[in-house]
Amino acid sequence: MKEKKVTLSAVKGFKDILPEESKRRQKIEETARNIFASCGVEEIRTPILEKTEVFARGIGEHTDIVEKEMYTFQDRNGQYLTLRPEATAGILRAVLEHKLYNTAPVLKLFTMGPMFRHERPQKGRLRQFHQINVEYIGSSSPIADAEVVFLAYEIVRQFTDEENLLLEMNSLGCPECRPLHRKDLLLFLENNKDDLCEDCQRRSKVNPLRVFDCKNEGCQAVLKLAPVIKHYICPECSNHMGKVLDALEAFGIPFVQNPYLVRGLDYYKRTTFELKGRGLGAQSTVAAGGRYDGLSTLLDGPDIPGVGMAIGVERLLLLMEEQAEPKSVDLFIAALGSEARTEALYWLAYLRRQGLKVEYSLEDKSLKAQMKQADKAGARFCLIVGEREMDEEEAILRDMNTKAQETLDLDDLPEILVEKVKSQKSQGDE
RNA sequence: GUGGGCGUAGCUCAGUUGGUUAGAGCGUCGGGUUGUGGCCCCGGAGGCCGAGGGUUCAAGUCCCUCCGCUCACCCCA
Repeated sequence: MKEKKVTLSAVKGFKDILPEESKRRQKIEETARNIFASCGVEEIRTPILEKTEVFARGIGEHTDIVEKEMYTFQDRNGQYLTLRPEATAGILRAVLEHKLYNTAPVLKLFTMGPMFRHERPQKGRLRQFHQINVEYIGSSSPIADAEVVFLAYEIVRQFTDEENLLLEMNSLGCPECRPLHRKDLLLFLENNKDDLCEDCQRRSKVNPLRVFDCKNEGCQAVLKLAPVIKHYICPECSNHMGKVLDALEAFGIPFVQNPYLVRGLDYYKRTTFELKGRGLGAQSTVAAGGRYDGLSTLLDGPDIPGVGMAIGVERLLLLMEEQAEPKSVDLFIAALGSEARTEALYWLAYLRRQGLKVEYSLEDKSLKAQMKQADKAGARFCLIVGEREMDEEEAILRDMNTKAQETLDLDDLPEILVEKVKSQKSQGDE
């Protein structure tokens, strides 16, 4: 048998996050954490794996996600488990399991991490993707809705021009008023069935609100006459929506109303929103969310209201302009000969423990090669110490910008280096 | 799940109507300076041309199949 050399690759739709991208993600995460801290939102981390039931009941049995996109399998005991396709259901499960709703009137939680959906990958869509999620659990106040939108907008706008963003708001109504609209809409769609495309005829049965997303011009023409949720919404829902929008204005967040905005998951009611960005390809939504007051009871919990949102990290990455930050280190130690190289290790450890960024060649290379390495590392200073210097009990400190060199005594060398670097840094800050 | 586009060096890509040993730029390593970086000059390493089959005297180039990537549809962050 001839053996084939097959290089291993990552699973389709699963991506390695290489150091450069990892840095950009860290920046996003750090920014988000700061904003959460200022809003009193605390982190919760739930497992990546849940019993399938959690999602099947939470998201809705007949949604696309549950029907055909979940990574579901049996473990060794035959239990059905699912890699989480979204965060809300798991977080709510945790809140119910630990009865966190008894610990405070309102829980303000965030989490960030990977989600999994078995879809065909394309721009801005992966099988393992990452979200930053926020859930406000226990409040039906419209201010809660507005705060959640605020958080999404505030985080995203740190990374792109606000001109590139469009916030769309809508209300889906509640179990009181939504059925009335649905009934009329179904009737309308049935009567105009012949003028709708195949997709829309199918949507009419599965998820009628989705027909409004259709790009077909013929359908759009028909749909202009279709009943709109807005006109069916009950006074309570209408009042709620009004207050959400008022709060957004008070927060200084620009938005437009989109009466056709629909969410894909079953559990949404009343407020729903999407934050869209330019240049994302077909998937323009960078963040989205809404209110899900009924979800808790679907998971056998008490009737607790909630509102939340998710930011798609990969989509946010697409919005960010790609500029890698130049590398920089405070000091590069170029040591020649075994005596100097050993001595350098003491300085290396000492200086790093002082918080300086110090690099050192792992290989015993020529001075020229080490200088090159120093340059590539973006070294501010380079300490040069070879046999000659060791004999004289001194070392050369080179300023990599000015090329100025000075000779330093080996006594107290580390302390002097710390001084030099720090004074240089404070000068640079001014 | 359905369609379109693309697979040549680590990266971005050339490669004529099929025709000798498959190229460039960048990156990487080394030399030019027996101990001093960037710019410049010189050189090295690095390719079963995605895989398999077919046509042909001859295939990176033409045909078929598969695989992978990618964009879009569906749907969604």
